Amino acid sequence: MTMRTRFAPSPTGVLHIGGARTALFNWLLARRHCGAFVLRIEDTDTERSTRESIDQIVAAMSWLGLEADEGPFLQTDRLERYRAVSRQLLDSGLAYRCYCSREDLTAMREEQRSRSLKPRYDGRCRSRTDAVPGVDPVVRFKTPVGGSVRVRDRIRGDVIFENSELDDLVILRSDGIPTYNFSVVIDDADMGITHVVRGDDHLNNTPRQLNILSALDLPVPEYAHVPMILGADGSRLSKRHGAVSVMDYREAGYLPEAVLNYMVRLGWSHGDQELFEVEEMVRAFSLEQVNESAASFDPDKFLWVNEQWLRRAPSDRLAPLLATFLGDAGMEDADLNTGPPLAEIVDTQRHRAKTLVEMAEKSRFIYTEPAAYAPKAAKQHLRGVALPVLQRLQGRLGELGVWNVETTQAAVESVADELQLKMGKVAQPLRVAVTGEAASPGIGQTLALIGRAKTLPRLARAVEFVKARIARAQ
RNA sequence: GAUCCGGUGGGCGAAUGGUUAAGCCACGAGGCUUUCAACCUCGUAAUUGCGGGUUCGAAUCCCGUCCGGAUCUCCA
Repeated sequence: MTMRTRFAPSPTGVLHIGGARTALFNWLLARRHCGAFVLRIEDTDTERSTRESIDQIVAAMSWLGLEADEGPFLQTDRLERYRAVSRQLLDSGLAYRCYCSREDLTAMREEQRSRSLKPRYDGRCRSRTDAVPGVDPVVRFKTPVGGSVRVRDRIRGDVIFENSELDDLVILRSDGIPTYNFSVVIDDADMGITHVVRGDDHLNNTPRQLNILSALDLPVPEYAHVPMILGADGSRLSKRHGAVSVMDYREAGYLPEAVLNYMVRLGWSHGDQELFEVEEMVRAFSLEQVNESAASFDPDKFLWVNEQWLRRAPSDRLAPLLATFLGDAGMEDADLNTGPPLAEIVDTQRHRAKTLVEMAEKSRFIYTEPAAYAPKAAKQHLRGVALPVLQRLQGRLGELGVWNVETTQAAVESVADELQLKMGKVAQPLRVAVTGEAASPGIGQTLALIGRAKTLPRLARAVEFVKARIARAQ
């Protein structure tokens, strides 16, 4: 039988890291076993589900490259099917109508809680035969009274639940919309899902689903409940731990392969390998190696992984991406067109940035003259002693025939030589003069990227700056 | 409160019951160097939550206990 996996998010928000990892695991399994990966939208919570969320989830998955082989299927398109199964259960006496009001149920739970009991429906409508006029009933599933249910989990092993711990859950609400535990079972069966891989917050739901499955005489899929992802403080990952939305990471300058790589290593490992290409993940992934314990999300390591993939990505792929981030940083198209080839910027900056946002930030100087010198850098390097150095550089660079990394580098070195100064005394004033900062790529690379046309005026301006400073000091 | 799941350095995590408990991130020191990075070397950091037991030998098996998380909705 071919493997069929699925990702079944509820469209009540954006795709976050935890959900994306679940999707990834399912996708990986399907790819590895030449099966199918199904996307199903669990939108039975009509209050909170939105079309916008569906679009965002699909877009995020597409950005990550986790394309579904089938779907997206919407549960709200299948309401008739759930109602039919519900009727079937009702007819065969495996479910019943419950007329209890929400107030009654709340009161019952509070009463149970006050006695330190687990709040559960007591089954008071189980044997009711008469309808209550004016009340739209819900349909409850008759959970077996005795015995136990064994969940065979590929990650957790066997987990036994006593039926006495379970109650008669609602499968169809009074408005005819199914509840999660019901629709999920029917859908997985109808869609031929063979492997259910989901967050372990669903482990407790599984015995209920197994009972429904067995009442319907439906085949049982394999289950694998993966550990959750926690924030640094050990609590469930949420917004206050920083970005959790997959698309936020795109905006923050992360590469999709880095997101995938970081996610796959959260709760899963393969020897001591840290970096995985997608194809490697597909080959190496297996449920047996998935951890049982929850993992904390570590932004620092995520950054490192992104840096690694930034370094490995081909320049011509990064170039257009860098262009959009430069645009976000305020560069005009005209700037980009008249500047150096983007692939060159990528190649000199890729070891200096952990994200594309950082790469763009660190490349501003190529396009725009520093509005003001960084105070500390100017104080240290644009001093009186730098005047003859800058003037000599002005002359030497001005007469340069060919302007590239090597020639500008050689020019700077020759000036240092002639003045019998260390490179630091020459390159640093120059660097501050043309970038406004004390840190930038190698001086030759810096000058080559800025270009002759922009370097010389900036240098002239720095000379004036130093002169003015000397004048002030006298 | 009940049930279920988990617990190995700060984080991710490795380790058929068998040397001195891998590796990566972060952190610290040094090297390289025109700056920032990158890179190289070294280092700090764990009586494997705790307590018992089984065993020649326990991170690993058993019992207890503590802590954390999940679930207990006409949410998913």
